[in-house]
Amino acid sequence: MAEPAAHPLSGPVEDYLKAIYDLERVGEPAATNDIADRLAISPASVSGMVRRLADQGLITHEPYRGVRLTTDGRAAALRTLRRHRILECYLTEVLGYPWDRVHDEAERLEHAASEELIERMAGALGDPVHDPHGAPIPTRDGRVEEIALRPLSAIGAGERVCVRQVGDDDAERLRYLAELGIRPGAVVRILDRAPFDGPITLWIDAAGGGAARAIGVALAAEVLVEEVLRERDP
Amino acid sequence: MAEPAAHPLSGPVEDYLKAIYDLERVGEPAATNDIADRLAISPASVSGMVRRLADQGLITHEPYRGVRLTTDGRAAALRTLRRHRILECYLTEVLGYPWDRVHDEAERLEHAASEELIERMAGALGDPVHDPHGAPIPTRDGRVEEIALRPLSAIGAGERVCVRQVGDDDAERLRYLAELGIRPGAVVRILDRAPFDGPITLWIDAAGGGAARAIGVALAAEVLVEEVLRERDP
DNA sequence: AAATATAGTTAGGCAAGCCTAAATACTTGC
DNA sequence: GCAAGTATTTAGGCTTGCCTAACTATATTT
Repeated sequence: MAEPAAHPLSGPVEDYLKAIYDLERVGEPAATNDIADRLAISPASVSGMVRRLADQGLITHEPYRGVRLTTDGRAAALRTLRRHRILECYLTEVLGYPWDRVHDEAERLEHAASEELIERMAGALGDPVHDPHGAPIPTRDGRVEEIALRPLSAIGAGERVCVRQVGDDDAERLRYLAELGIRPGAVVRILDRAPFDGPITLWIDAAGGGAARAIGVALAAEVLVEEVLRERDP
Repeated sequence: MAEPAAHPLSGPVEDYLKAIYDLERVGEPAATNDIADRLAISPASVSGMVRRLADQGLITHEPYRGVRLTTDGRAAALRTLRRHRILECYLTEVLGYPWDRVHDEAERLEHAASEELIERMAGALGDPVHDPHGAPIPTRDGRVEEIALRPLSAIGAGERVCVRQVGDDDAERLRYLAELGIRPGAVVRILDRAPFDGPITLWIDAAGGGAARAIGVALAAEVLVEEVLRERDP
């Protein structure tokens, strides 16, 4: 188990495994409809593919219950994820891609790049551990950092947090976050939370002092943060 | 015509166009069987694909006569070739790939890499004009250097030539050529040609003086050279 | 000019991945 | 406990690209 697969997996198969990996991370088995939404294909198509993945031993499927990765499936998903994230690092750090355009490029290259290419890129970068959006990069042997991060949308007023990761699947959102100064490493204080899921007002530390900005809950849910020891409040 | 194709071409289609481009360069239209050999698929499959490429206006097909690229088809082939060769340059020069392993990697990446990626790589390299095997890189606007090179197998004894390009599609052959010191830029003198397509004995100039080696005609046919003005014979 | 060899094409099939429409299984509200 | 709604699966179809086997066209030989 967990070997580099004699018969390499197709692009679509790798995409399914990545999607299932991600959906399953919340604990529950991945639902057919959720997989379909994420991959933008019909639920019927997912049913078909699920059967084949189960036949190949990459997932287990309890009809009407959902889908879980097997050890093999998880290993394959993590290999793809490593490729994707190393590529994102390389594209931004070496080739100067803006962070809102690396995702799509990496999405295509990850299915074509050999292990050798990925490891050469990783080497050139000094084996990075996070991609440009803060997501942890699985190691060669399939380990991933699993720190419990909280979405910014779950933080109460008054708290001070450090941004660790942002959702990378929407280029426009990334551009807006960059404009706000919300990127991994940024320190943010929640100044106010309007009731009924209203806007969240933040103080965003920046080089030249910082700024107060308000964002919606949906956006805040895509920003994962970590509590930070408050040294001194200004 | 010659635009970046609204509907991007599939990997297999790009491979067909590249193969046809290459076969057609000798003047004659590309034959079904030759395309099949080059892509390692059955002639029947080629017949099928040829129909579709013709329907799409990428080639013209005279049954039993062969196939020619249209302007659109040629432009698409040159775009793919540019990708392939820029990738080969980048892999060797920036990521340290040995020259016998770049071909296969580039072969897969060329179908996934965006125009943006290729141009960023080309920029990082200072817009190279030849790939690591000496093949000319088509420009962005689809022009290719067309210098008439002669195969080393066609050079007579006594002549002194400069290696310009070597066939890149066989890794083992490339390793052997590297071992011999036969690479683009190398200067070679034909010392002797045995009759009946026998071995060709060469003097290969090298840093520390050079060496005499004998190679077969089949190998020499894969080495393209240019006459070089003889300054002084040693 | 006929016979043979070679090249090319057609016929019929298959797997991967997708689709829509229709049927079925769970879930939930009343 | 049943009806309505939602989630899932099945049925049937399509395209891309490949295959083998069988047929046809062209070229070569005698």
